[in-house]
Amino acid sequence: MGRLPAKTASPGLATKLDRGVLPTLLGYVLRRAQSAVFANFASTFATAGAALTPGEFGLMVLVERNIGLSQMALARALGIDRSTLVPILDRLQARGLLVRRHSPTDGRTHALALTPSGGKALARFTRLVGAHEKRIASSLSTAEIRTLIRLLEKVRADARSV
Amino acid sequence: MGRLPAKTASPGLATKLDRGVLPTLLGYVLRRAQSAVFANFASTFATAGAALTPGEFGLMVLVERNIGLSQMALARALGIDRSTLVPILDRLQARGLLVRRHSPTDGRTHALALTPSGGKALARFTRLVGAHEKRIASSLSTAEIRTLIRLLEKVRADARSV
DNA sequence: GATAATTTGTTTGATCCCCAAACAATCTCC
DNA sequence: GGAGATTGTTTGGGGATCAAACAAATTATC
Repeated sequence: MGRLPAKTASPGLATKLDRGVLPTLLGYVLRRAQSAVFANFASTFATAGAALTPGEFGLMVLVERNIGLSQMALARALGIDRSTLVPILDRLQARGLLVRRHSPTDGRTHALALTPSGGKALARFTRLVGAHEKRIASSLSTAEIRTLIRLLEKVRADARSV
Repeated sequence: MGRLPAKTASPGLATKLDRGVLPTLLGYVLRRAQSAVFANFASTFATAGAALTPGEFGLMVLVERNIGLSQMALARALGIDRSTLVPILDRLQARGLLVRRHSPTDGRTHALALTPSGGKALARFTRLVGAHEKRIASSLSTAEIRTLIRLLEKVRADARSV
């Protein structure tokens, strides 16, 4: 792919382009970092021959740690609509990683759980995520990572409180 | 909305739910912060009666600061495929904010530019983004914001370099 | 200078995420 | 027991994303 300046004739962009205020905007920087991290996650899993999105990983962890979770509770924990969750669970269930059991106490709800195969897969996924985490913070000290996480939590709280 | 414990009968989640390792994962915290910031952006603009996404704002800034930009150059700057850009530009153009001019020097490319109305709108949008930025970092000092942006840039670089 | 290769913008097709509204089944509350 | 709320699902409507194919136009090659 043409990575060289390529002598862009007119709308002069051989020269670096001007991003104006964008690099000083937290929202902009956050979005770009998130996008790069997402791409890294995808490539980490693709390289390992596994297919999983960050959202699916979070979902599986939540289901494993909270056996019998209902779809409503899970949707709330994930911050998405319950109707959005349905096709995601369908896919995970079709892959044999997760099951919707009948709740013995409430006929409306499903009791979610990982299958044995799902549990084993999650263990593997967790190792991959560990490697991914190391990569995306390879130039940060552990103190910096702690600081970053702390500041991000504050931003999240600030953003939500309006 | 039912914020009270609500006596969740069985799949016991009146108690806080267990997020396992998730809160220690940078990717997870980043994703949640980004999502909250995005929601705040949307509500800021909705409240002001304006309709714009963070991506559209970034795009408009780039076009204003780099007059005559081609779609390819813009797509590359945004990190998206050129085919993804087409419907986004269509919408902005339909709103009268932006035009695709014929490049005088290269018949293949379009020279993008904001319309006068688009320029005025961007000025207003920029003020809204400023207010939004203040809100999402209201509990952070300016030094903390600088630190956060610096660390996020490092993460982005780390994530990309693999 | 003529032909081949590349670049650009667009269309089409495929996933995916998201929400809102409506619906049947089920539960809770009075 | 009946009214009202909750749960999971379906349907409908936006978008975002990429990949592949194409025509038009520009470069590169000979």
